[in-house]
Amino acid sequence: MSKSESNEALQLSERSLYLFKALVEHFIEDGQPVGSRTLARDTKLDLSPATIRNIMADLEDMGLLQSPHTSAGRVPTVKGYRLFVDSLLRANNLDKGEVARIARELEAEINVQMLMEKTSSMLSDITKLASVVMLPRSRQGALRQIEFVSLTDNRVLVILVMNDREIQNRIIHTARKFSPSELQQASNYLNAICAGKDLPAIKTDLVQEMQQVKDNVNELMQSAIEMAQQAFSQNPHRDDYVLAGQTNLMGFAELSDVEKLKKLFESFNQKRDLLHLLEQAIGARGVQIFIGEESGYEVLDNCSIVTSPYEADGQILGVLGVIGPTRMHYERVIPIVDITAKMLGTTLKSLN
Amino acid sequence: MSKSESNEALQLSERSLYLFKALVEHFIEDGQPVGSRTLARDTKLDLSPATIRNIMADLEDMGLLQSPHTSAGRVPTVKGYRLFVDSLLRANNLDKGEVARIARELEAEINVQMLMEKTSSMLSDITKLASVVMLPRSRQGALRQIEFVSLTDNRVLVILVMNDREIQNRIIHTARKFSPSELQQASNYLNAICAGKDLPAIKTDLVQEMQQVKDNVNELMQSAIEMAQQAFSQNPHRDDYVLAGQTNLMGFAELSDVEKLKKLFESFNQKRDLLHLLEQAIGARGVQIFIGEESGYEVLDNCSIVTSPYEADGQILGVLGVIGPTRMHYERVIPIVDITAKMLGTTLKSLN
DNA sequence: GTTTTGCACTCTAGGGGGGAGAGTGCTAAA
DNA sequence: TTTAGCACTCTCCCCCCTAGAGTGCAAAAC
Repeated sequence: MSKSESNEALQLSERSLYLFKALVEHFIEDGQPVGSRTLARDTKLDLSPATIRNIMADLEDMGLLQSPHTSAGRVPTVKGYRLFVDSLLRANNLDKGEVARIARELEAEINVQMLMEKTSSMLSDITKLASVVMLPRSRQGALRQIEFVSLTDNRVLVILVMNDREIQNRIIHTARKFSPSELQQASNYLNAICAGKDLPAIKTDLVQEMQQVKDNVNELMQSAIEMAQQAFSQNPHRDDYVLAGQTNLMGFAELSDVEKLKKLFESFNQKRDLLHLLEQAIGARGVQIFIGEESGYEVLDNCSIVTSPYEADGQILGVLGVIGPTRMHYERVIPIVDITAKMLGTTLKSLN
Repeated sequence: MSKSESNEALQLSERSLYLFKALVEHFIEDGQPVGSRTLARDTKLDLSPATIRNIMADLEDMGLLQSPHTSAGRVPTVKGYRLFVDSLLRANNLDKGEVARIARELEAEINVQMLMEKTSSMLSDITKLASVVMLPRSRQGALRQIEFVSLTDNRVLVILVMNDREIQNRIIHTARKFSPSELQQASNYLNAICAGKDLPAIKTDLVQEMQQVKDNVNELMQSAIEMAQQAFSQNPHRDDYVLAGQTNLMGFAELSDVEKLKKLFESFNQKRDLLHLLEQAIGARGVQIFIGEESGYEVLDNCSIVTSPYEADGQILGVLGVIGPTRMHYERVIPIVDITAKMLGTTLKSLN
């Protein structure tokens, strides 16, 4: 794929590429098909419209451009955008002040959920597009503390304190009712075994512990271990995401059909399609871009998605991204998505 | 206000009212201005279009109807809708099966946040409109248990278990670092004082306790009380709401202007306007309806909002409502909002 | 060989005209 | 008081037409 693309780029003369790039940039800027006259006027090459027409015809033959109709200018195809994004784009540097501002705002958040929401809303504010941030797969970090609280009906609330700002609450059902002091003992006992270890380690340790405890016949300890196992087996695994800035998509001419926009928003709410897409992006090394129909979802026609996975300690935790019309300012959006993913990673790391 | 309206209703003949009602219902059904012919055909009164025209002219003089232009039919004004809603409406009974289904779904939710989200999404699903549910003012219910977990940097995580399904996490800063066993003692001590009481009671009790403790010079106990006071003083008081079904609003002809729709959605996200409106509704005894410009917010022109406060144990906790075009099926929406508010109240009560 | 000029051609956007249809208000008759 | 009759008004929609933008191609110019 990338080989054939670079071939394509090589086959084209410097001049053709320059022109192609100018055309795409022009189109991204104002959304109108670009004609030969405009291009002749706006480029530094001193060429007549006719010459440019010839070149554009070649580019069209290669599938990089197309014209909506005979007497309109030309517009990049998906393939054209792909070439533009992969080979011609020079990413803007971000304003350092802004980067610092983002970092500061992110660090001010006090829990994972709010951090994700903040990230998403900042991403959409800055890009003026819609943004999506996948919630991090639970870090499986070290357990700091475990607490039990007795509820009604033989139910017990288990509080897992994972790190400085993340607390998980789970409810389990027990065979009999336990008194507060029993629960206290149970949690003391478990904290002694578990504190500071990560969940996988705890799970294996608990199995071993179970063996040992079986011999000395302490019913409470057995129950405690069973309760812990029950709690740990409830893997929340919420495949979920936070959206923001959907309204930014309203008002792009190419998305002005209310019916289509409605379908797009509905698919956001339904989450299925977008999750599939994000799943694909989670494997990518860095920024990944789905242009138009490349995404494979009809509702996302005329849309591009720029994604980047975010990670902490070398472990990929999730993906975030920006959704906008195919005609978006990639040179701006790509570095923003990139840097935001990185900052989210480091902030997340500092949370633990 | 309501007096002048009932005057208005009295001034009108039975027949005029019947006709007016038929017109509004017809308009609500298909959104087109209603003409005299249509009305003559569809009502049981055996009147000629000309007669109906005379009556409609009267109704227009009274400000209940208006015509978009000379040769269109007529459309209810805000005042007309008001009369219709206040005096002419016979609320539909809801399907019992559906009511039961709603109740079942609500009761399945395990915490307040998810309950609110579920309520909102069900409300919008059933009405096919947008819905909003204000988060409940914190119930100030009985405290079941308090726990401390030490974090880094002299910070302590306070876990307040309020009831069966609601857990609040707060972070406080302490003067010095406390060991886990100290925190354990502190929580034991506080649980003995506080468990089972509601927050206001606890606050006064703590002040008293403080006095007593001062004499016997137990530093840890003093710290414990201070920590508790610090935690309780953090009133979350999040004036916030959950939205759902915004996409249902796209596709109503009267809201088809993308620009206006965008402004509407943005005001939803911004929350300010809608919160003001909900604040007004919180005082109302039961269902309250804002029709069109009555709301006082320009973005809500052509929209009506049907709200109802919800309560548990006689205490009003919040408001929920439905937002749609002025031309909505009030006779269906009103009872739905009403019953949903009641069910949310009882479900919330059962949570405690 | 490449670039440009000249020209015929195509397609869209937008304005104007005009008729059909819906609905009205008024007047006079029932 | 109700109805019939009628002239009138307004919108909607279809059609036509033109202006303008842009094209492709062939022949001339560089």
